[in-house]
Amino acid sequence: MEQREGAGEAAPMMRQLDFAANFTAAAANANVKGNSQPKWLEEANSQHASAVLGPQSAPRQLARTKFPPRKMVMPPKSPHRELPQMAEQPQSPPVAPVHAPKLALQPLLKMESPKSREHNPEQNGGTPKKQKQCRCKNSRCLKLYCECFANGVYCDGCNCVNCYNTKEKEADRKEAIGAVLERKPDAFYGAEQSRGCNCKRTGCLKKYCECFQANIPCSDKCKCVDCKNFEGCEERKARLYHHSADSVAFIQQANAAINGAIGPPSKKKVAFDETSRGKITKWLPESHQVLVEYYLHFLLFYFLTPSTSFSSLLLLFPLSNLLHVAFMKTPEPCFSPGTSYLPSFVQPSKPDPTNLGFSKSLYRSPLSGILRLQHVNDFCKHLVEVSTEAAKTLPEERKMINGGIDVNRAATLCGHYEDSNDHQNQQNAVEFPENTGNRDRASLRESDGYDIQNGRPLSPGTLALMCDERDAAFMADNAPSTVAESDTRTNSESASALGPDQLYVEQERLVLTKLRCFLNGLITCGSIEGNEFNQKVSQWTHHLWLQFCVGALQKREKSRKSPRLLWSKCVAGD
DNA sequence: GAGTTTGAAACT
DNA sequence: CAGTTTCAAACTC
Repeated sequence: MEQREGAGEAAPMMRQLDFAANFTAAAANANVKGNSQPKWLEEANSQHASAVLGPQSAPRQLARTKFPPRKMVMPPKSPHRELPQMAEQPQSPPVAPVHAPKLALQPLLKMESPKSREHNPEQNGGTPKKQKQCRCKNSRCLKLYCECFANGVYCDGCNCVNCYNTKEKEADRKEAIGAVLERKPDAFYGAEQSRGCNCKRTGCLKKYCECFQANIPCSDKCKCVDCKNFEGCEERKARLYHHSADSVAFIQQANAAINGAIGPPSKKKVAFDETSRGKITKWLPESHQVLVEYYLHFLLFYFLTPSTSFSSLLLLFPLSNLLHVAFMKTPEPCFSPGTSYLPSFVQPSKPDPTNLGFSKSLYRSPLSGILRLQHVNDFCKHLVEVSTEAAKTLPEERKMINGGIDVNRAATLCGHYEDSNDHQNQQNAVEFPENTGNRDRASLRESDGYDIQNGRPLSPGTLALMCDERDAAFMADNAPSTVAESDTRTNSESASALGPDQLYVEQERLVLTKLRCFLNGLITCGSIEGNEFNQKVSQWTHHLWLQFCVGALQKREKSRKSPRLLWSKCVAGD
């Protein structure tokens, strides 16, 4: 509408209240929780305090808004809503010299808001993505009803009417902001953590629910009725999965693939994003793509959904299956897909649960002659190791920073990351299969549920037990030394005291780094050979990684809490 | 795309 | 603070 800024490409991305400029200072100052308010908020308040409360041409509704003397009540929170990691990452340097953590963490210092990214169609891994457009009619986009306003961005290309949430109407905006802050000092940040929802009819499993929409379980602060938005609720998992995949069509497609509804692989490309990837994907059989997409998203779901326990079991199965589907001769996954290994909500509802939609005779990965079962297995368990170690190390690090001084132990844990050759090892695993997993193979295999003798996985039950054990140990390790709480919500809260966001970010980053190394190895592998077949392999691998990153970015955008710069770094570093 | 439902925000 | 109204998004058809 009238909101378009002409002043350069950065202009539309600029957040109201000079967020971008001031957040640097805010981040720099935000050393501890309960830090003072961000500068942009101070500015807003001071603007508000000095605002001329004139008769203005404001329509009736705005005129009704009261502007009493500003109270200097500062919300005792860090600005999670804006950039969850901004306030925390800088002051918590990784204790463990993990692989390239600083590379990945540094971009977090750049000022970029979730919304500003959405404004920029060139980001998101090249997939254009529009900012969500409001359609306000009566609020002039100066109430929290307006999503743009509530998120601290100018309306840009919205379908709103009589919009005042623009740079041109800055004075009005700031007045409105002041009014909002007066009523709700935390209105512009940390909202989803400070308030609870009040849902009555939706079971907190629809986007009406703020908690659900923010991808966080309901808490004690909520006053909801019949809440199903809690850890461990199957219904929630199902809803979250749908929510995060952000596409019913995608789910249906994936399910169709699983159910065998797609039929023989065709050379048709699948319409995920025709613009940027068509060239790469056109030769891929459709059903393969669907499956790969499916598993990538499935995997992402577990990567990105905050949960108290980062289950290595849940990570291992989909990842292993993904890699098998993507790279191995199928069907020979180490975990039989479609069976009870998959959570019920992604299992095929009807037909033969073991039929994944690709025919044994039809499906053959381009890499089927290159990769071997053992490589994928080793790689999967290695990722699980990385993730588990990160899960252990980060809380330790936090304890140290918080004054619990168990330095020796932390140093010991750090040692796990000192294998700076992992990257190379990983590539060797691809290029020189015989070298794979030389170190501690026996112990690793045992701990990760592989039968050393025949290279096959242990039974699911055994594996599950082992993984549960590991997770339980992890939780016990990191729980406050008081009581082992049984309530999932309470657990969730105690975990959040240790900074689960950061924990998952770090886990995620490590695992993704490994995954990328692996894929890069494949790309290199294909490139070196130079023939058409291997070039396709290389392309496919590259495509896979792109898809992975793009999917991650898209999901990130959906979850306001989640850090997104990591992903852009992943893509950029590709 | 229109109409309905929903729950937060705004208001009394 | 409770109750009501307004609002815009989510959802359904």
